[in-house]
Amino acid sequence: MQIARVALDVPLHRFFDYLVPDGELLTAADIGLRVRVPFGRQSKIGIVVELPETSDFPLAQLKSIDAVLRDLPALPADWFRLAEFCSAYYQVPLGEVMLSTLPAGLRRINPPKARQSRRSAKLPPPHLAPELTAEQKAALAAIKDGGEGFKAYLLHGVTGSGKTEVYLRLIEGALAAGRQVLLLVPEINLTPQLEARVGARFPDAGLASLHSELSEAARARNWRAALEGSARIVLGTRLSIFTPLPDLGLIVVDEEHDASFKQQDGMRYSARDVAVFRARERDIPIVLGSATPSLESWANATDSRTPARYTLLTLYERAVENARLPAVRRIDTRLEKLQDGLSGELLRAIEKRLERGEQSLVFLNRRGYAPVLTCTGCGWISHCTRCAANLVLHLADGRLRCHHCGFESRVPKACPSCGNQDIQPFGRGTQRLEEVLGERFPQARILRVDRDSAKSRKQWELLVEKIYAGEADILVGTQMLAKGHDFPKLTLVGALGADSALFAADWRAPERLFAQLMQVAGRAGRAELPGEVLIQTQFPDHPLYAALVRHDYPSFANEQLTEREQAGFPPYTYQAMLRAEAPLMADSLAFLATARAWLQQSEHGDVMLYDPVPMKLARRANLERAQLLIESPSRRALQISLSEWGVALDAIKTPSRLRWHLEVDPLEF
DNA sequence: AGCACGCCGACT
DNA sequence: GTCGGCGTGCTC
Repeated sequence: MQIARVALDVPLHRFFDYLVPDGELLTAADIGLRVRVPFGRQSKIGIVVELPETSDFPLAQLKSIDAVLRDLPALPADWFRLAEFCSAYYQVPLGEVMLSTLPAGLRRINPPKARQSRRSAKLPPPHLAPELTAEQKAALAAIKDGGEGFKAYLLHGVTGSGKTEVYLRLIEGALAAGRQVLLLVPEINLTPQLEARVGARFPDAGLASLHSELSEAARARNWRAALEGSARIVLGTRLSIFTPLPDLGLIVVDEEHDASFKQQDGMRYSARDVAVFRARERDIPIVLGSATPSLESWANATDSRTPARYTLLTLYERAVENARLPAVRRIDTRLEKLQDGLSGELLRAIEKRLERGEQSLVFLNRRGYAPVLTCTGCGWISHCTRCAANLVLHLADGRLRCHHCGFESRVPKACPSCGNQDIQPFGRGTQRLEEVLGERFPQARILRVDRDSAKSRKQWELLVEKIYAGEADILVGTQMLAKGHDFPKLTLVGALGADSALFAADWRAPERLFAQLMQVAGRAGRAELPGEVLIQTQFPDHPLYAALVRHDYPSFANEQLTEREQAGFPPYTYQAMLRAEAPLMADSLAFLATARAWLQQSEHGDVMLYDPVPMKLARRANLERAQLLIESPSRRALQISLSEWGVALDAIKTPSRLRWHLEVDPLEF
């Protein structure tokens, strides 16, 4: 009887052996096929990972495979190595990695039947390749000279400098060489635009997109097209890094600094980092593009203190004719009394745009009407009963809402604590800003764009269309508006409330702020009209703003890197975070203490263990959360420790309501 | 993770 | 007298 070793989606660091049924004979070429197997009292989909001669498990107790599924080609060997790498690096059982990266429709017993594939009927108009700038030519030449083997490039290009055109030329080259291309983008909001552009340029490449908005069936279909080779280009969000691509010849990661490449639950991987591993493993080039690269990538490309892993390519000119970078100015808010949070200068600038029939954008990264409601009598503040957070006032629908657990209630008419009728919103969110601007500019058409006004994709698209058609004069928006879309009539951006990130406890906050402001500044004046960006700040001399005014990412980045090195932060050290949550903080902390003690006595050199501490948001949805940071100057030393720790943690006895996870290379603290 | 089995508390 | 709480153990 033949034995098949099967990976299953269970949180166990082992495989399960099964008998191959009569009439089936599996060969080495069948490793990577899916199978349906009995497992306990359930039936599961697994993947054949090995055909061993014998089993460690009593032969008589082996169950038999129910069905060998041959509807898909076997998953290729390099896909296995990718899964193995992630399993080892992120401390996730291999079976879980393999099954969880499969489209849901292919790992479930009863996938919903695919409705007939609705081919997009409209063929996009052919897209002509524009002339290249000297910088674009130079970047392309450098990548071509680098050859077809592994090499990582960091393409640093300001907004509008034509990074996408560079990607398209590279894709063209790879397709001509008979290879497949994987193009990763951060969020689905941007995929339709890029999809249209790539599809128009390469109408015969069978472009397959992969993102969470697709139906299960569509996702499975596109994934299969990639595996079978009929899709030559795959365009997708982070999960698509795991698409099997037998002829893969090029990977492009657009907006590589973007935090949405990091998965925040389950296996907490960074699609950008996995992409670099995959390129190295496949021995192919990879291009990481951004106007504001992550400091990790910037260090890899430019830092003389660490080995040069990436080749830096720069695009500093705007490719669009006549377009100039917007003038960025700081408004010192200490010098005047603000009117509802708005400076006179910003108000005058908006006024001017209204007169000229141009659009303004006021950027405030805080949705809702006000971040908290307070009682003037007794000092009561609207507090979430389930979280260590305030309830945000949403006046638009008359509710108090917790942004962390989703709890909501009606806005009280009087103070729930003392009955006082005078309860007041404190602080400002986008809704209030919208109201204030409406009073100030009654003739203006104001459009608010945040997660509340653009809940669904349809609402979002409607808003974008309105803006594009010039049906709005003033936009009020959160970071949703910072990305992607170009609005030709938008010539003014005002940024409010940016300062809070300058001195935040999270030392990555300045990096994120710089990227965000740079991105939102890029919205101003992309066409013939010159743009202006006004940043309201109490710290106009802060080096971050000074660099922003000069559009000088390199000096900002270099300064940050120097600070990080002095403080011993990444990328000059490597980190992992163990987090626990339980109804009682004491249980969370006790678990972390046990975990810490285990690692400490195991005598791993070169690994630094911090103390378990409550998280910044210490309670969320009635669970009390704590974390334990571990750190090492050596990636290798950290990995060795983690691999032993990962197994040991499973053996720690925990209260039943306690949950924990380990995150490698955490981004948030 | 599921899903069973198994032993103690308040209810039709 | 049962329904159901979650502790514990197992899955080839």
